[in-house]
Amino acid sequence: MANWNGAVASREEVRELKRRAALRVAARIFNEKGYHATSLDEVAEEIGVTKTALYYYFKNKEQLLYECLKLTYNCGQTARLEAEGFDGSAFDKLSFLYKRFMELLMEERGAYTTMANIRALPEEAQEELIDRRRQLDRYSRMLIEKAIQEGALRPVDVRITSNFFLGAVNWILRWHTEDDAMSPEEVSAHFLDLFMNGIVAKKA
Amino acid sequence: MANWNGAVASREEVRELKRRAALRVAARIFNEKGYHATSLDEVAEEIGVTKTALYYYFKNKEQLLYECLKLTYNCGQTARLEAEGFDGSAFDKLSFLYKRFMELLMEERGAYTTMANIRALPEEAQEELIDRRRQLDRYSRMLIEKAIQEGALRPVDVRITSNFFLGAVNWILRWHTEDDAMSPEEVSAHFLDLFMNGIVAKKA
DNA sequence: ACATTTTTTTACTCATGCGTCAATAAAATA
DNA sequence: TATTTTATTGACGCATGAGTAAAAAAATGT
Repeated sequence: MANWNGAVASREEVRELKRRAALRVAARIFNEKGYHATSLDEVAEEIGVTKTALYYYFKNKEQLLYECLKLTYNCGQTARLEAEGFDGSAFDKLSFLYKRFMELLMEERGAYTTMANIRALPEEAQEELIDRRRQLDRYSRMLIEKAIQEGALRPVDVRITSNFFLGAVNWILRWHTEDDAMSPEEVSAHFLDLFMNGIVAKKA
Repeated sequence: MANWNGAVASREEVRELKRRAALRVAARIFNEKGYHATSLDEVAEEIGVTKTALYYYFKNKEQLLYECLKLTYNCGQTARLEAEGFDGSAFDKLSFLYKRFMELLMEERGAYTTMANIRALPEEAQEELIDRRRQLDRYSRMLIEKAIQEGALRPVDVRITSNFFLGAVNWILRWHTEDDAMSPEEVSAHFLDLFMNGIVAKKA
């Protein structure tokens, strides 16, 4: 197809689109069956090509997993960076951070951050991802502490609280499907409400 | 060793002890590296025997995983059965159910209930486990609804709420280690408090 | 149309790891 | 001590699936 620029995707653009499509398919199957149980032949067939074609786009299976995981980790990083540039109290930032993180996770639908997935990567990549997770965790805990000092939150155990909520959040991808009755925005709003206010009825 | 009964473990007892020990080791490694990435040679070596010895105790690798998963699923079932026989309001039962479930999970330390793990099993076993999970979920949702009617809980979305908490609970095994500073009882009490009361400071 | 570059395929190699079988070691029993 | 039962091992067959090399096909440019 001719391309007097802008009208039709260029070669590079097509390549990039195909890559991204492959990533999405791979992430979905990895999540369904697990990385190790998924053969590249399966991923390729689902896409409609041969296994070898994948090697034209990805160095190897590890790299494919790595990029699927990055889809997920980038959600946390993006949310964190946006929250850092968000104007408001620690409580406001915390609310924003979590809400944004959840929304991005449901939109991106990358690979689960399981031990199995992470341990499947070479040392170097493992450390990079673990470090990124740690940054998110640190930031989240810092905000909780600050919000407690502000008096917005009651004095909860920070470690437990952070683990509590991150667990609930990570689990979302297990039950929330792309065509779920509830939109990412609705789910994240609900979750934030539950996290902040709990479920017991307010007295009087 | 002689055994004038009661003093020393009988043959059957020794066999059962060895089986259980093997299960624990297998569950730990499965959780660390993922079922598919774990070879039976590894599990056997960790125990201090040869792969073939495992086949004396377990039919095959699938069976080993199945029993590791049962360790986890039994926690839910046990908690549910105990809660059903618990005297009190729906709110009390719900509190008990979750608290007991968490404690049992941390004590048993079975295999994670991941898609990858479940899908690795033969259809029949898959359905059994999924059905069990459904029963727990149904019971938990029913209690929430009842507690709302009782006026103990505010009118939250039951599906979201159930998923919220079960996610947080399932995640526990990821960060809570056997030698954690916090005991299973402490963790589950904290979690229940967070779930019920949220984290925002009560006004005045 | 022809040449060139990009993309995909076919046909392989090779390592890993499950499961088996026959042989051995250890333990219980006589 | 001899015999039988229980427990474990070593050596192998075999399937699966990652990764490669060379050829074919498709797209692009001249």
